[in-house]
Amino acid sequence: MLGELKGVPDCLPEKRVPGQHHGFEKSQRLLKPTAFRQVLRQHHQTRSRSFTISTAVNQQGHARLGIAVSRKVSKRAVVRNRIKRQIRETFRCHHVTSVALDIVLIAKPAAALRKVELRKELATLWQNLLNYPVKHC
RNA sequence: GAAGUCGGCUGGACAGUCGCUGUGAUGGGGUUCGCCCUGUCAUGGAGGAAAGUCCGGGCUCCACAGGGUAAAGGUGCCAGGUAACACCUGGGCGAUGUAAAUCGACGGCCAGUGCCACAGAAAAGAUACCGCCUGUCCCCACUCGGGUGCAGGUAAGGGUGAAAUGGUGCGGUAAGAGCGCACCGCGCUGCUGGCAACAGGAGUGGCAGGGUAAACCCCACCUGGAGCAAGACCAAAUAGGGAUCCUUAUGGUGUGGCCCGCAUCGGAUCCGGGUAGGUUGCUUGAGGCGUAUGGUGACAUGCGUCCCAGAUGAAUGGCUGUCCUAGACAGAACCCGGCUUACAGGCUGACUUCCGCC
Repeated sequence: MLGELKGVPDCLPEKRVPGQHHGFEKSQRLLKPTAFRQVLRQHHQTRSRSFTISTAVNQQGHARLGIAVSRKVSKRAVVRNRIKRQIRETFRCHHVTSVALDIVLIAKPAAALRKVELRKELATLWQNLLNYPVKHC
């Protein structure tokens, strides 16, 4: 188990691309309920084991992320916080910022169960998203 | 040394690196001059329970603006502490334990009402099923006596039950009975100690009286309601409202190059209400730490010192390395004081019992 965790290094210094921003500022988040609704109205949905992902093309020139983890996922606030942090951290480290998409991640109860695998799942998830607009342009 | 009881503290550590968020300083850009965006440096960033939302307050709005009563709800041995409490401290009483200690809705069923399954004679103004005793009728025996029925006496004994109208002993009696006596228990009245709860002891009454008030109820005391999504401020777009002024049907607006035609009934300015959204409330407080004094203690007072999260789709994290005992329960959301529940370990103080040694 510990070996698997080490096999998924995220923000190693050598992986960083120079000149590219790695922060996660407020401009890169979806803040308003109306913004959430706009994305969800597009019906561009994909599903993975732990999440429902909705996307919509935006005019911002960079990606914006919105996360929804309800009490249905877990009653414990600690678990919900952990899920949110993992999403944010992997979003940041995979440079998804460069794509002009609004992304809304809705967690399912499965997200609360697996801790190590969640990280793997998120990694492939962001990778797929980065390839997505290339196919369509 | 072993077993145990009651507290107190702690809640992985260190280094590097990439982030988030508050504050301060400083540079750049924008600006409606309120501030906003952005870079650098410094620095702060979850808990003992942040939890359950079970009590008590502060704060805010609404109601009453003075008092009382009723309803409804809560509290319930005594004294103290506190802003307040259902909390805490000390004490009393009862229960458990060898003990340290722990636990207790711990006021009132001689104000009233209700309930007490099954069993049992009887479950509450006691009662006579068996038994015991007396009298009497009849029968058997005719020596003591025995039996049946009837009329009484009796709460000693039996059996039932969670619980049966004080307990033990002696006297007493036909048999019995607080019927009498002694001790215990209980009630009442003084006395002594204590602020009090209560305790001790004295006299007195032959003895009242089952349990249940987390049954209604009675007594004493307490309580207005809703909550930061409270509340305050700023305020687009759209629709609608009001005021003033202007223009009037030979008019205005829309359609259209223009006319005819068709549709429609105003226009301008200002004002307040108010939605999205934003700002504020929002962290200096019954505050922490140290110390001195008073108090058995909870705690109080004085002095010194510190500023210790403030987010708002919601920060406090990710990764790498090293170490060990391998990290439990768990995430602030207006703020305090409690209670309750969850919790891997580790450190530490006081006390009790037993064993060993001097």
